Amino acid sequence: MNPEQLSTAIVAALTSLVDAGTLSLPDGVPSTVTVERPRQKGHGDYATNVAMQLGKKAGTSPRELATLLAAELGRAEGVAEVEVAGPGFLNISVEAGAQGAVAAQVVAAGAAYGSSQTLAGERVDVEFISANPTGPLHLGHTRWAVVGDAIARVLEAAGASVTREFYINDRGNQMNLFGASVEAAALGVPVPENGYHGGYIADVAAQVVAEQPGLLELEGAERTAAFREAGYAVQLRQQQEQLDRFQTHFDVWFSERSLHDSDDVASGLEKLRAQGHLFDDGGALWMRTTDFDDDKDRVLIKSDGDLTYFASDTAYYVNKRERGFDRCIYLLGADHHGYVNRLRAMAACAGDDPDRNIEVLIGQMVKIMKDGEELKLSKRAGTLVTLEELVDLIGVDALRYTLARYPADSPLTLDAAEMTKQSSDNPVFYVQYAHARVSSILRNGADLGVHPATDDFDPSLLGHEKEGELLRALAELPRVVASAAELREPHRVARYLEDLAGSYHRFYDSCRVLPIGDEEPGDLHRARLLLVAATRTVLANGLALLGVSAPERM
RNA sequence: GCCCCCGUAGCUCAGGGGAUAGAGCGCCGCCCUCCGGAGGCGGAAGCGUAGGUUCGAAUCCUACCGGGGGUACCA
Repeated sequence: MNPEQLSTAIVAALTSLVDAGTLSLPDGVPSTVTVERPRQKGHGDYATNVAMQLGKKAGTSPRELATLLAAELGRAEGVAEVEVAGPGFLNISVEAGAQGAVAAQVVAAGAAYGSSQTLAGERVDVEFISANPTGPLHLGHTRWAVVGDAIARVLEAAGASVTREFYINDRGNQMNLFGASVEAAALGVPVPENGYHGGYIADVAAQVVAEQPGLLELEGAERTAAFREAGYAVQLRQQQEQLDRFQTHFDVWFSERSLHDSDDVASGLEKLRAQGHLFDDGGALWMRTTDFDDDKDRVLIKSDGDLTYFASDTAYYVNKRERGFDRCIYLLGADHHGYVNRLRAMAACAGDDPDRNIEVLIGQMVKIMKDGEELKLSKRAGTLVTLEELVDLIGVDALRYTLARYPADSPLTLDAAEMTKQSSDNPVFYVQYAHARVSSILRNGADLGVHPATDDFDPSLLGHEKEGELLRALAELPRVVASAAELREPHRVARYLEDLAGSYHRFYDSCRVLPIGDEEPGDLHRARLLLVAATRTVLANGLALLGVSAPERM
């Protein structure tokens, strides 16, 4: 019996009370009720606060309603005991047989266990990282890579159709400065005053020259432009390779230039104009974002005729909507939070619903400490500490997992030594270790000829307290994934896995799974092995949602 | 000035209105004839302040105090 089934049983109990005339609910019986796992031992396997929520409406005291409901619910199949506690909680104990069935359900569902259809039919675009192609990806981008990708994964698990998108800011003055900087490095002359000074520029220049020595023969603006384009290609390729290595894969790499090369900008602005939110002032074209809660109106075309970055943003948004996305999610760094209102207002100006069609998530800054000092600058690249260096230092799994286990909107200070520690102090190893341990038992079982129970499985064999705890933990995954998707908070999956790993280790400590010595394998061994197999499925599925590997051996 | 985010244990952080606020580090202890001890069990220690809403507030609202970020016809 899982929480959903319990909720259904409670609703049924309420309905029969109403039908019998014992209870009156003017607003009707709710279709679902809250079922939670009490954190306190002795409060049953599950608890519900429904009596306190409905007490007032029913015109009775919460405790009175709880007592009525407890008697009714106690008759439901799979429910062992219902107690009224405190101000009107119902503490529910579930029969071992009803609970043990979860193990078989999990194994039967396999890789699909935990996924749902709660967001089925939604077409979602998740845009994240979106760095300028003028330098290596750094620590901030690393966090967005992990969180953005994990958000995409949980959304998919909830049934949404998801596109991961990287917007390449390949237009504008910074590209010219980048080109001039690469050119200068290639020629061995000082880089321009406000150009890019990082040491990586020399590497890019060297690679450009190696690939296209002919560029050095060019002159003037032609040469600068050639270096800009060649440097852009090198830098973008490098970002793509680093992200690939980091297990972060995009469906769409969207070039800002392409908006301008096509007529997307013109048609996007035309769409806004048709909605009546554009106006001219002082020779510039403006969007009246103040119609929708922005602090001030925004310029789209400057008085000198140049387009602003915001004009590209607008065209890009319209383009996404025209590609059929109902929901455009943006993951931005905290230094861009000033954009939130104007992006939402822009969506509203385009005639959309800013609460539905656009969603801007803000991620806070992250710091990494090493030996008591902040890891800030890269020694090699002469810029901020890069993704590449972080992967080299910490490893893909530990880096991804650690960044994924915190909500994106909390500022973070991490310690490199703790992230790489190979012991239970380190959550990523704690969870991966549980998976390895589980895999090991399944291997040993197979060697002994003991296999997880299947058809002949008697779920009531799993009646030990620690087995119940583990079963209830396994039953939580679908709810955890659904809420992680709904709230765009994949860290909930990581926290859940840590909890699950703990339940597993405690089960392992008190319940012997495999036969000892020449003991004959029995139904209990097979039942416990099924529970172990179910645990492996859940650990593996959860880690996959975070893009972290589930090793069979460590 | 205005706007946004954040103040939870000595430190780094969890906690979607629920019962006795959790975890790791650090500190003090306990448990290996047995499937991976890379494990388990216990102890000390905390919600910035003041109000409000609620049967019930770390959580929602207001004010204040403290920290960070943002407020371009830049990209």
